[in-house]
Amino acid sequence: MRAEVERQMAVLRRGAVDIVSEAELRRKLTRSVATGVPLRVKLGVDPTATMLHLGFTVALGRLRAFQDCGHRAVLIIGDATAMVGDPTGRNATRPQLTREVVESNAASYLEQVVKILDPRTLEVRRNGEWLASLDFFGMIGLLSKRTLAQVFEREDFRNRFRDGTPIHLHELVYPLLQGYDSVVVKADVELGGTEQLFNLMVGRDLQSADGQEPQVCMTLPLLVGLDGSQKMSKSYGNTIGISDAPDDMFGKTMSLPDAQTRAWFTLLTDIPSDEIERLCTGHPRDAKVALARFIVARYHGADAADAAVERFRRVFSNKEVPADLPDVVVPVGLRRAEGRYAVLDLAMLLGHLKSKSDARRLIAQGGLTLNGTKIVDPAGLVVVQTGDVLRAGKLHFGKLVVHD
RNA sequence: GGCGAGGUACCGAAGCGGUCAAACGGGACAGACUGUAAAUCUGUUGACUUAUGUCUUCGAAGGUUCGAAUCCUUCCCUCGCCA
Repeated sequence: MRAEVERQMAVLRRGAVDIVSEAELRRKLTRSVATGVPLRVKLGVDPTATMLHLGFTVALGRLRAFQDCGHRAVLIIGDATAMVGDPTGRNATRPQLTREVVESNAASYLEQVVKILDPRTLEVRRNGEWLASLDFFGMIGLLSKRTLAQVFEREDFRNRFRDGTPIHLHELVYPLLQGYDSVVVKADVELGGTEQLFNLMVGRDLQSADGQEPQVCMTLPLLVGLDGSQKMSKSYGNTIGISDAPDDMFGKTMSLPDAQTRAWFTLLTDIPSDEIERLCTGHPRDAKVALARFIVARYHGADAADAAVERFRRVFSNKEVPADLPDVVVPVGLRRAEGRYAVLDLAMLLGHLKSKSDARRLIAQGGLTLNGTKIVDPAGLVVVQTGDVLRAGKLHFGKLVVHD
């Protein structure tokens, strides 16, 4: 039994930054193993976006690890708190979301979450269930549990106050609501990113005040995004979505700065640490290939992962034209005299350019090629036929489909 | 309620009557070099049927002027100090 507890400890705390406290966690695990009663492990996600990205999966993955150790995952969909907006890690107020947006986000979250969590031991709760019915008196009761001094224990509030950035009163409530969730679901453990420590600790306090055994708080490092410096976040545009296409997912992973490879291995995979060590001391490119393959395989299966590796080698390592290009239908209406087409019009068909001026710039900079030949004149007209390959920059390809 | 400061392009920040589509920095994008890494160098970064052209942008609306991001009026918003 002792061995089982230690095994779980080792798996569960991998890469964790804070565990408040390890002794309590061990005690809870020991009791669970002895009695067969699973721990209730809480993770809250606010449905503020539609796409889950790898940053979210760090905590989800850990939640899964708890499930694999026989515990129960309690996933809180913060439909109510999403409308408050977690101020954590922000130097500005979050935009408040509308009811409808939150609802549709929540639905798409759930669809994606099951790619990671085991539905058999998953309990999904929406905090609107209890927060929506928290009346004025309940709210006052909750507010009376915290002091201003406690609010200012938090660095970002201190900084914003000092810098004169507005702090809205409803933001102060957020941690209390999150903590209240823990009371309601009787969490044994709550997971979160490092920026969540403050909020998680509030849950402990509220549980104690309620006469419950306080939850263990475990924080995991924030996953650094593709820019290699900031945390992965939609607002920084440095994400990989778990619904991204296999090739896209693979390619993006390959563009991760080397320095982050080890962190990604630790946080996103369950590859044993000595194996990670071995990979990371080899050629950085090969390590990333292994990483990218793992990630793609997790969300799209091993076959898709192998195909992605293959394609990547062909297209980027050997600079060949990929075999499975998306078709780009050239509208007949674009045809000019003598069956020719303006290169600008064609470039726009690839779909990622903001404007024709944008396309013009791309061409002026030599970023547009037709069948591998650089197009140099932004005002040029060309004859194209079905099967011609148009490429913009490194990433955007299209196979033209021309109707006569 | 009183007084003061401020709202400029993705962000930060200059500009304070014409030479401003708006300096500079960051970011982003493209090219070279590479391993779709880092670093470095170069270029681009409002839109339009590329035009020494037109149109829209400097919180909003009006006004003064041959001409306004720049001056005036009103309004909206933010921040601070005092009450």
